[in-house]
Amino acid sequence: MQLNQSTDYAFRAVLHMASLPAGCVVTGAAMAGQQMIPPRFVLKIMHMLSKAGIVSSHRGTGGGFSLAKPAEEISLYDVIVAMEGELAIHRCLGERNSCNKHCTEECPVHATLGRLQDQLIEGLKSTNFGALARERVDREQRSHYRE
Amino acid sequence: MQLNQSTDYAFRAVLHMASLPAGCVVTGAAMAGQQMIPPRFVLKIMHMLSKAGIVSSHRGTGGGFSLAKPAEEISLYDVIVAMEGELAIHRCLGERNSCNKHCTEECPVHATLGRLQDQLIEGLKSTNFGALARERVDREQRSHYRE
DNA sequence: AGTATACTATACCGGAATAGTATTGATTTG
DNA sequence: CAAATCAATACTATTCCGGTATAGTATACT
Repeated sequence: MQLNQSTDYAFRAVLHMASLPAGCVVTGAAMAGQQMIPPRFVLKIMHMLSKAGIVSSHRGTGGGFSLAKPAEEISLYDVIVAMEGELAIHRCLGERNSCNKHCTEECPVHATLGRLQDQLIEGLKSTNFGALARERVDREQRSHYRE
Repeated sequence: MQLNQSTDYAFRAVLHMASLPAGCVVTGAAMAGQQMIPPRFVLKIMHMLSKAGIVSSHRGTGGGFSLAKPAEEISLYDVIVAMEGELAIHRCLGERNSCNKHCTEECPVHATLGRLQDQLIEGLKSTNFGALARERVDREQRSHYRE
């Protein structure tokens, strides 16, 4: 019951771009280096984010990736869905009939899990990378003043 | 990001026992049949639940499994931990240092995920099988009256 | 034009985890 | 002692995960 490694990498990549001035273009190699993402793997991840409309890509010399929309409009949930598809903490809550008991309607366990899942998704949707990036900058500034 | 199939089976098994009069002993085979759990697999699951102190086992003729404590004292979270270990929706929130960025302290993504995880776990802990079983009985009675 | 840069798209691969089966053995009851 | 039933563990087939490799395409600079 864990998010994938790739999703974590994707979080890093998006946060990285969200921390730069809007519209900034970064190469995959640069991101791999700074965010500790395997150099080849980063391309696969960016590709998925790009297909999901979260980042846009620019080819050729001076190319790279940039956010496809304001960081405020990208939520944790958006990135998760881009990398893993819709979140379903329990099989039955994802695809119907994956449950061989076919009890989706009557089962109180499923009902409870469904409620908790909704609450989790709500929390993930209400956190955007604009806020997250600002949080980090704030902290960096604070720690700068402390020194 | 999904609970295991085994965990679902475990939910069924515990709910099954919670729906019977307290102290009832059921054989693995019976549970497998009624809850649509592969007959051999059910033993493995009961074994894990037994090691976790959720059910107790009775060998020999007339033996089987029963709940080791009142259904009210068994939460969804207890069963999840018995089957999969402590819940961690994100690597870094489980074992420290699994994150090659070592950013557990500063990373706002981790902070947010941590908060959401706590909320989820809280919800799972506050749901017990006594209540779940009663919910089901209620519903069965309601549907009985309707007919 | 030609070349270097950088992404696109997809195929491939090894290792771990899942889901489930099988086997041998230990207890308990009758 | 025999039958029932769980204990413990080994085994297996398949899928998923994390990551690599490669061949190709678009862009920019000279």
